[in-house]
Amino acid sequence: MLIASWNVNSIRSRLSQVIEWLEDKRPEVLCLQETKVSDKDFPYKSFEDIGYSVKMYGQKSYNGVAIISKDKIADIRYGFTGELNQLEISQELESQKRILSGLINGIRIINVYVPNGSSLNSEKFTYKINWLAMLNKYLVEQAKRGEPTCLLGDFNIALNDSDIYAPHKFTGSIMASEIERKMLRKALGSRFKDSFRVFEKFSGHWSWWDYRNNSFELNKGWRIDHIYISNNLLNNIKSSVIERSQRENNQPSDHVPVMINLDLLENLIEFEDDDDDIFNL
DNA sequence: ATGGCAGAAGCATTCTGA
Repeated sequence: MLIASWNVNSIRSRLSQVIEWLEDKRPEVLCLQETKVSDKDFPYKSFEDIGYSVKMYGQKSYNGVAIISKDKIADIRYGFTGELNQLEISQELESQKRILSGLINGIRIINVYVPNGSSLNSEKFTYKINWLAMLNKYLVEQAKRGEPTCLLGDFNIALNDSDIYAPHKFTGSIMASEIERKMLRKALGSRFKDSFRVFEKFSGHWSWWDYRNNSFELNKGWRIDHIYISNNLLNNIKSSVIERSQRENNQPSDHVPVMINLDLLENLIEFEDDDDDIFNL
């Protein structure tokens, strides 16, 4: 089962590239971020025409996430309120469409677009921290169901220095600061593994290159698009890749797709266990 | 300290992102 994530920076601008990539790789699931379109204007027919169904949680111009799937998407949860009591979530946090989850082939897919935060002294940074605190609550609540889980998307955080082309240049700055890393690590708890780091220990692998300053040509990138798998899927993961060549497209997104291969034939029985196993790992 | 590049909205230029 191939599961992918791609910040497309406007699905309408990127539509032909995304469709072409889907037809080439045929993943079971593709999570999109920054669709930048209201639900009614989402180009859902282009996906249905090639055998995918679409669940979207969008807004006009900004943000927006969508799950594209070959198989049925069940138990869809829109925003933080899809998982948490409405009373604990501010209107402000829920107004930006950044989180969408669904159950596909028994796997809980949680698609996130973490706020960028602009700079550490800005109001947007406060928003980012509040958003990550709510993500923590969300994941604690979601874990109670014991579902095998894939948490993926644009995290706008390089969790380690090895995820930045020149970490010394960005010590303490946005997407690299300790406070952001701490918030994300707390939200992940001990329940998730960064799938890419299961296979690759070294630096030099990026998922995003700034449009400016010839960053891609100079390979000045960051790895901020992540696929985390719950520990109970560790035996099933076969690969985790970054589709770097998509940055060579004409008018590319600044992000490229990332993708894992889960072999669900192995240890299927584990999924039928009660939820104790997630606490034992 | 700022802009650099790109997209949306909407028609000149501003806002936003990372």
